[in-house]
Amino acid sequence: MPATRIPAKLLAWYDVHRRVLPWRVPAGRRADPYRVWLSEIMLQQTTVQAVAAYYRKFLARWPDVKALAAAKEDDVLAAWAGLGYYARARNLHAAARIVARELGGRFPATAEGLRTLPGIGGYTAGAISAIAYDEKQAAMDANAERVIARLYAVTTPMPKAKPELHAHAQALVPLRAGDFAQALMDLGSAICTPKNPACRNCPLKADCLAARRGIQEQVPVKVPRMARPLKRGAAFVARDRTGAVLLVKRPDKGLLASMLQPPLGPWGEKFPSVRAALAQAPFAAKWKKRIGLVRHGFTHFELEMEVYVADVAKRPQTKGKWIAMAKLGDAALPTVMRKVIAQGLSLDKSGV
DNA sequence: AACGCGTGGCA
DNA sequence: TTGCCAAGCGT
Repeated sequence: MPATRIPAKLLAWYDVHRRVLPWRVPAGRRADPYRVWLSEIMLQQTTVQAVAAYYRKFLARWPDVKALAAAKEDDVLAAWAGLGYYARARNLHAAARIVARELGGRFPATAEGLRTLPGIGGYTAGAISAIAYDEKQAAMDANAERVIARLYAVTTPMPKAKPELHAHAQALVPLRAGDFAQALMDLGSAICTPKNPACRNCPLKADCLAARRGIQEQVPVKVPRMARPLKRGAAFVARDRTGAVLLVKRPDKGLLASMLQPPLGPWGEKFPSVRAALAQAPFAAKWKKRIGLVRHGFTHFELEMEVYVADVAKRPQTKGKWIAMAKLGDAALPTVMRKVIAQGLSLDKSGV
């Protein structure tokens, strides 16, 4: 079976079916490396749907790498709040400063050079260099890996199969490297989906070994994930007379690094008793436990929190900052902490 | 080389 | 409701 026609078929399909996305330029136009970079960082493990609004917001506020480098890290984190994987925001800011201050405001033009910037790994380096500079690089995200694994019926389990898949893809990269990378992703997103792939509409059906053998749904081979453990704890929403809420900053490493939250107790197997919870509270007050709880799923564990609320006439001497209700929307609050505050204030999440 | 790291949409 | 999954990276 001649594999040489695969890129041509895929590109022909892409020219007709390519998605219009905020970070994509019309066919034949030169992409701005800053915009490609910004979009690719946001798109890491994140859906197009979720990214679009954040991308527009960032681009309007920080239109080039110099502007982003001049921003305060806390402002970048606040703008990123809700998008998840917050290390990306800190790496984004750090990389912007390196590009602006050490590289004269220009991104490296090769995958190898891009790879040295924080937050840019193998996939993102390949994607930026292909899309913005037309370097002949494969960009192996989960979509590309799935498409290639099926085309060649690679049954080696993931992630062991990654080098093999990359080699197959790299051998296919045509002159239009950027379009090829994006075409693989669009195909994986629209046709070659994880479940119920639309092989009937696939431009590569005749070339697909997995489809020929009827094993397309079993490829790529993945090992089942472990069940996520459940953790429980108490959260403390303190409110002053103006409605301002007490927030503290998380440590700069680990879960939700450098983000804001109401004071929390430690997480364990069980909820603390009311007596134990009061001992965890940031200060003594008439804490009242709200009915119900906040549930939130993280990548590797589930969290349930009971929310305690206190109204204080005078702000007690305690660690943290009191943030006015009107400013909560712009604060560096991750989604789980917005749920906690909403529960504490008995608000809809949209109110925070 | 596994594991830690968010969130929301979907079946 | 629950589990699965997404344009991965850093350590």
